[in-house]
Amino acid sequence: PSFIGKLAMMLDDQTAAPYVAWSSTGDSIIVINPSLFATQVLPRYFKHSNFASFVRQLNLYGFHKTSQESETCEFAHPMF
Amino acid sequence: PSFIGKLAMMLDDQTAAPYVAWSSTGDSIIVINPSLFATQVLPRYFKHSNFASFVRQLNLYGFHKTSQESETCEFAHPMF
DNA sequence: GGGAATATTCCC
DNA sequence: GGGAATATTCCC
Repeated sequence: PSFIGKLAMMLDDQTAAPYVAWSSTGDSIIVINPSLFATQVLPRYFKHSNFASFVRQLNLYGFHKTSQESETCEFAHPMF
Repeated sequence: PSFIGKLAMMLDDQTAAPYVAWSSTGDSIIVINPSLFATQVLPRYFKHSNFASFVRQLNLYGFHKTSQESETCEFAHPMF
């Protein structure tokens, strides 16, 4: 599966829910704790565990960061 | 390290010796059992365990297959 | 946040 | 065996 396919699988994965989820409005992705998410979840779906590489892919596929806090991280897509 | 750096490390790695080595003439690389090499050695150095991906990199860096047998696999570099 | 380099995959 | 697409890294 492509990046978008893996992103969908990840957001569907109950064991990943503590680390990443759709926002309550359903129009963006929230990463609850980027560094834990990177080590615990990323390697299950990608060939790396770097949050920056995940963000690079999000950006390539049209997502951009919307929240300003550093602890949680939210990405919206203009199509929503 | 780059691909060539990892290749050098791998050929230096005693635990990898049963799977991959310099030829006796020192001018090419011999993979003794490609499928075992792929599963046992590749993931220690690269983000995959596919022999074809390793060969793709060898080709990109100027190595080409010289032996015809399928069980062992030899790659020479024109610089040697 | 994204351009470019390199790695990995896919396909001919 | 290599071109092209995609992923990952590196760097600005």
